[in-house]
Amino acid sequence: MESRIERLCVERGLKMTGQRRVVARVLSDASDHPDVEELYRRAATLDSRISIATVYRTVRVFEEKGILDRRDFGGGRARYEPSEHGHHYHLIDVGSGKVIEFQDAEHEALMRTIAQRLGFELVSLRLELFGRKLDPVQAPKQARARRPKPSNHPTEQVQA
Amino acid sequence: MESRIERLCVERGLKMTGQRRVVARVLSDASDHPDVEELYRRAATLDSRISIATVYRTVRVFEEKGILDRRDFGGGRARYEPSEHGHHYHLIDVGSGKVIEFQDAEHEALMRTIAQRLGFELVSLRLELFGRKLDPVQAPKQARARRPKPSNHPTEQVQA
DNA sequence: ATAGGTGCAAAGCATTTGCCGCGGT
DNA sequence: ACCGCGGCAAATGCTTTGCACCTAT
Repeated sequence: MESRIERLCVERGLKMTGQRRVVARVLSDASDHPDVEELYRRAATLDSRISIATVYRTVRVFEEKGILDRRDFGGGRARYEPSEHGHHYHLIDVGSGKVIEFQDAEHEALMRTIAQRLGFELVSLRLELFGRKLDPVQAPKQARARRPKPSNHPTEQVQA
Repeated sequence: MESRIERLCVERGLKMTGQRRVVARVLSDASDHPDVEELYRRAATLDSRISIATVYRTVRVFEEKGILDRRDFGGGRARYEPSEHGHHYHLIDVGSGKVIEFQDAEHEALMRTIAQRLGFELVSLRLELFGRKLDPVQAPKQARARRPKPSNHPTEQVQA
């Protein structure tokens, strides 16, 4: 069946190849923020004759067409999520690397005001919180690498 | 003369070599957010027998000692500024790449509250605004590269 | 038919690191 | 003297690209 993102591709006049269909499906099904490696892994299980270069090219095209948003949570690799996913920000759990999404209606308006006060029209903004889970019982204290690369975990959806 | 940052190095027990002294001086004198290339360029004018690998090693050490803060403004290269520079955020002019600093006292408290509501202790946060200069006269419309790499410009200090 | 997509391997960039001689303390 | 530091070049990790072939439209 045609995935949600495949539909968007067609709308925007992209040539639909087998590989793009697979990546579109993987993205449509994802509820997290996978990096290219991860997309490639998931795509390969659906169709093993896809190369990682194609995944790189595909996310770039999708991003240029406004279908995907690229995120940089620090850790050196870009991560992706579908654009039409509502306005939200991210909180990264520094312990586990999990990403929690949250919303804050007032925030963007506030930032727009600040930008204006500085003489700028707000084009976009980046807001990420890094937090440690408040121990409900007892947070396991784990050794920390010097430059932790947040891993890829399912994303929780939360209203703040 | 001993630069401000050199003093910090000594306080924190770093072995002071000629190269470190040079990097410390460059950083003490900087009022912007240079990347490693730029630090290297500036350092080389003071002492040409320094290698870029040393600059990389030095900023890493300084960062670990809490002397420097690393910033990622998007564009693939890390940029640095002295830590004891007061709490502030950054607005990047998407037209020119210039970085404007601003403060907002309430903001961090607000984010702390949000994190807590989600069950997290706020460890750090990243906030960057990207804006286009509001035309006082007429903003020059320039062609945009696909993945613009913000260049390195003197930083303006502003109160928002 | 043909513009554009794909695979593969090589190239690119920013950054790190192994090795080994050198220089602070 | 000793341990850490610096230079150089090679290695790394993510991402892009040249080239030759293939395929949606």
